[in-house]
Amino acid sequence: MSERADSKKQHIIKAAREVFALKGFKDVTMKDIVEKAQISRGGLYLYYDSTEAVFRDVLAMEGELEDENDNDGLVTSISDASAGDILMWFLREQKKEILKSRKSLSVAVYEYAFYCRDKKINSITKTRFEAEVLALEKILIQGVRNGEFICDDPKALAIDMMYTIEGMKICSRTMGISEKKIDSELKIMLSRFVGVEE
Amino acid sequence: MSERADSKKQHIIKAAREVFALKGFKDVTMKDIVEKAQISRGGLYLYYDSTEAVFRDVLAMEGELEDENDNDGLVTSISDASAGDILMWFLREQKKEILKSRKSLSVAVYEYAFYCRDKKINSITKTRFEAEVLALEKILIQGVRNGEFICDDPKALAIDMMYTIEGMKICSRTMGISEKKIDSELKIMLSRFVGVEE
Amino acid sequence: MSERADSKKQHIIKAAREVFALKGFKDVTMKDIVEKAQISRGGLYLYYDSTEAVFRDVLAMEGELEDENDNDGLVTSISDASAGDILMWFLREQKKEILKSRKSLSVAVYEYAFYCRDKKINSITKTRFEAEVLALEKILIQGVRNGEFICDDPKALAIDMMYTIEGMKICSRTMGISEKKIDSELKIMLSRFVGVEE
Amino acid sequence: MSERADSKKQHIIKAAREVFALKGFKDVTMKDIVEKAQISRGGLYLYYDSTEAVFRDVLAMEGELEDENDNDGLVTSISDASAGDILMWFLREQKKEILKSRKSLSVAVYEYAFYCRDKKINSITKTRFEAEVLALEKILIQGVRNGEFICDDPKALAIDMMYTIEGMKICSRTMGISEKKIDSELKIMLSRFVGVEE
DNA sequence: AATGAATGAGCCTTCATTCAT
DNA sequence: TATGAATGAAGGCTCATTCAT
Repeated sequence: MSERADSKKQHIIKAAREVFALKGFKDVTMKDIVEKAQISRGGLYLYYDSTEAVFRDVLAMEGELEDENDNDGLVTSISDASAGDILMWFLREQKKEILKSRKSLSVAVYEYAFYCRDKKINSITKTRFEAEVLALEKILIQGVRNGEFICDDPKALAIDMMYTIEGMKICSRTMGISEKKIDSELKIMLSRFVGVEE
Repeated sequence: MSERADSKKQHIIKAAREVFALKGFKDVTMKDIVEKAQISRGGLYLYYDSTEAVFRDVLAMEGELEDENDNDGLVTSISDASAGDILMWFLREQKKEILKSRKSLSVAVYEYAFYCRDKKINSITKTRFEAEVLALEKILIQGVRNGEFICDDPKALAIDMMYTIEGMKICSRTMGISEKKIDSELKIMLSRFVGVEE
Repeated sequence: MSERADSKKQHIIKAAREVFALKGFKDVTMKDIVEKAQISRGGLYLYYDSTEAVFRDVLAMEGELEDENDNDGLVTSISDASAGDILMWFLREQKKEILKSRKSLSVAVYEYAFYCRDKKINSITKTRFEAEVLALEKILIQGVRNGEFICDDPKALAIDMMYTIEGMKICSRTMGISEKKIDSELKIMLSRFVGVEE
Repeated sequence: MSERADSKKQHIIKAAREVFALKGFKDVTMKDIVEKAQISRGGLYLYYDSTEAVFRDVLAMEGELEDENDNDGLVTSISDASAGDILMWFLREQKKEILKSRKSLSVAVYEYAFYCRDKKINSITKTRFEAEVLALEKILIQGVRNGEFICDDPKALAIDMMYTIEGMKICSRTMGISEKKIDSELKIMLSRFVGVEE
């Protein structure tokens, strides 16, 4: 693909991202994207032939952005920080993710995940979830090694925690959760493996 | 409303339920429902003027069905059973809920919840979640009283567990979870407050 | 037709009249009439099979009501009154007709007249117009006989005046005319044949 | 608007005009216009989103056509003609207007005027009426100046005449008037201010 | 006679998609 | 490449009309 085409795609994706953040996945039409990107109908079809195709690229770009401040990289690079510190950073990130609603793709991502199940397409959701479990697991292992955390089975605990976090995310989207409630829930989560000491 | 009309509505709801289970909430059209119910376009409009109105009734009927084997009723009625037994029953129910996917409305319910957030409609999701938190809390309190469970703050724990369960539900819908994984996760959850004794 | 059926028709016509006064002729549906009359859909069809059929009866009833304070009757009965007085009464009636807009069938009548032209049906409008021309002509003749009015051709003058009045009616419906303007126009009309003497 | 779009609109308006002339205003559907213009349903919506919008443009085009043989322009340009001549021309135009029925928009215009009253939209009817009153008034003033006509209040007389003409128009649409009757009525009208001399 | 549920035709409107320029 | 006019399928909704009860 030429560089020119690539930059055009970037432009489209950027515009489409806003639309998906606003309307979720299912309600977005090619017309919406065309209008937000201020390009012609035919022009969009030169690059994408469905909203789904656009959304896949939106997600891919989103992934790249995240990779820049990559979890795993961070974890290893600042390995001199205590596991507790790193965990707190991880949870703060998750909290941000739970809270952000507008300008976030989260609803679109859920809708897209449902859509993928229907179509038997392998969605990106799973990959992400597993990456986060892995990152968390590493943090836990290091913490156990340091004697900061008490935990028999870090992998199982990581999964357990990520389910809880996923639960908060979806509850935040569907029924709303106050920041305060998130904080106290996160504290409870910590007590699962950190000696009570706050 | 006449009995006749009521039975007609039942017929529509039954048909619509299948459609919603298959297609979720957003993709369902009045035409879909009309075709599944084998009635005329105008006929449907006699009873409902939008897919949303139909879905609300589908959910209401779903609720009635559940009330028949009501959580709360059960909990109080067999108060001679140990809290542990009741909890196991509660978790078995949740596991069923997590696993069922086809013939289940769960995806439609999520999509509807997103839809409600957009429209600022108060959704049924929150009510349900809170009811389940309450039921679980009661079980925990009884268990603590009996000396079966160890737990300082039963309400917070109930919320914590329900978030985890919600997380499993959504993950089940979006990426799939094997029954085995659910079992081990539930075991982990139990260890949060039951002395290790498996 | 049984007396019972007749009274049912009366009920329908009365209700329909309100609907036609509100919505004109073309926009009225069988449903509108059914709802205003609070009868069943099928019930209406026992008596009328179209809005047009209903409207014809509405007009007929309207005609009967007017016959009770019949122009012609009045003119002959109070033949001892001066022609000028009778004319003033006639014009006052016309003025009322020009002004009344809501609760009047006038727009419906116009729409119906257009409809009849399309369908080559002979409308009631012509009959009425001619009746009024005739009444006016009689008044004029009497006035000439009395020496009150000056006029060579009373018939032509009556037609002339009725056109002018029709013009005011339609202008009132389509663009609105103030009462004051009607008054001054009527004065002008009078000057066509009455010596200036006001 | 591009020239292309403009010519497409012209095409639509031309087709729509025929439909409105045939069916009046209220009965015309987007489908009617689409079929007459031989374009697609969606194609029409590119240019107009309601029959009313189309009709407004039909009227506008009609106005432009008339402007080409503009009343006012004519009156001033051939100021060397006698007022009587100009008046005769004016009345001949009015007579044409009264008589033309098929291929004329008059019924549609009336229906549209009723529609506008309902919707509180300011209709074009009033503007036209007032323009014609003004034109007529100028003719009368000139005639009085020339000593051709006798008339104290040209404005009032112009209004008076236009009401009469409006009456003939509407009667022509609703009950039909022969050309002969129009001629004799116009003669009567003339006698209102021209010395008897026929 | 009377009811009102049910039907289906018909219009409205929006969009994905195509195609001539 | 890029445009945007044009198409037509699809779904929404309303109403005249019928018919079993």
